[in-house]
Amino acid sequence: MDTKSMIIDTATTLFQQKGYIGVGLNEILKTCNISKGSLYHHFPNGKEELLIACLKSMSESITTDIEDIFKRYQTTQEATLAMIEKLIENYNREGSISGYTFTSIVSELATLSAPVRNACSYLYIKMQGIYSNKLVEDGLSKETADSIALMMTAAFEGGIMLCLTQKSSHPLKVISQLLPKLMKGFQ
Amino acid sequence: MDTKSMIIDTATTLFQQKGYIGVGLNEILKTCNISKGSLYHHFPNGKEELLIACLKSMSESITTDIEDIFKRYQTTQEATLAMIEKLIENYNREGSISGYTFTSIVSELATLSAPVRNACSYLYIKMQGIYSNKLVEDGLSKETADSIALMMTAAFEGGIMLCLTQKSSHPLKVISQLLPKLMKGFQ
DNA sequence: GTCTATAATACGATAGAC
DNA sequence: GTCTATCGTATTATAGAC
Repeated sequence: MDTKSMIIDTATTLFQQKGYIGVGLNEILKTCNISKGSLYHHFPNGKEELLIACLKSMSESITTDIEDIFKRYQTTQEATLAMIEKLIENYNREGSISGYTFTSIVSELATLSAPVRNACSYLYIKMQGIYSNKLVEDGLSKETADSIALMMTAAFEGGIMLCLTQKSSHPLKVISQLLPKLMKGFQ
Repeated sequence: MDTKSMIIDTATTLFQQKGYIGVGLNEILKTCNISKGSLYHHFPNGKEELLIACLKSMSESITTDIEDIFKRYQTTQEATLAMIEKLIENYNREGSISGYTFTSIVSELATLSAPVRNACSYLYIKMQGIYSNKLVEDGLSKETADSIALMMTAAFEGGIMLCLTQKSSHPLKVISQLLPKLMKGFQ
């Protein structure tokens, strides 16, 4: 694998663990076993350019992951339950939820840096689109599907935050039980 | 007002705007027009001790604010709509949502610092309690009320995140339209 | 393309005078 | 209780050799 990709992969993991401001360039360089000159050769605009590359890489893996799940199951309800179950399994195994959200990485920057905010917005809209399309397949109108998909995106994001602060997967479990009832109300 | 309270108030505003790691001690000192020695006299353990004091102060103002709203309206549905409307008005006026959430302040620390995580957890549980009590008053069972209250807390938290990244109050509006339907499904 | 050396600055924290 | 001066140590970024 080329150096640039290796830097992105390593930095992504570190950013997920400690957040953007929580990880210094030196830590990234040490983990990658490269020098400062090499990093600035690949990312002339420094740390923020590297972050954007990491967010883009994460966006792709998260959305293809969710898309796969939503293709594998017939209804939104089944797919949603499977997705949350995967999140909970991930939480039980690793003790934290690192994928499926940017919040813990960039929330402190989201209000300051426009490129970062755009990367967040892009991911949320992409996720929402996957949910909405499936709900339309289920027979809901485009408008209703969009609303529920937005609610799902918000509930997941908030649910992950609750799990992280309470050190428990219980919030996501409760949400997975309630979301189907919300969908049924429209069918 | 005494110096200590003034420091807490000023630091709270700065943390809300730029996040914990985004605000340096020097910026706080300059805004307060005090010296380093004064700050460390009131907060011997430095920046993190100051943050905890700010979170505690915010917790109190947020929960009394929500409690007031929930006392003023008869049903959870009305109170919820009023609360979200207030959030949206606040967003339209100031262009951002600074109250009602810690996420944008401490999410990068929530996984690292136990005292910070506890402060977050405390606020979420307090909010959830307010919602749950009102839902029990509405006639729901304790168990159902707890579940819906958790869902509300998560949806608000996620909804705020969506509003901030998309620079729009639309997500919270949609959530305020959907939450009543979720409650009705149980009545 | 990668390295070393270095710059310039900001950080949190401490010591001691008043 | 507040001040000034200072200490280490981080930070991001750059220059120039190879």
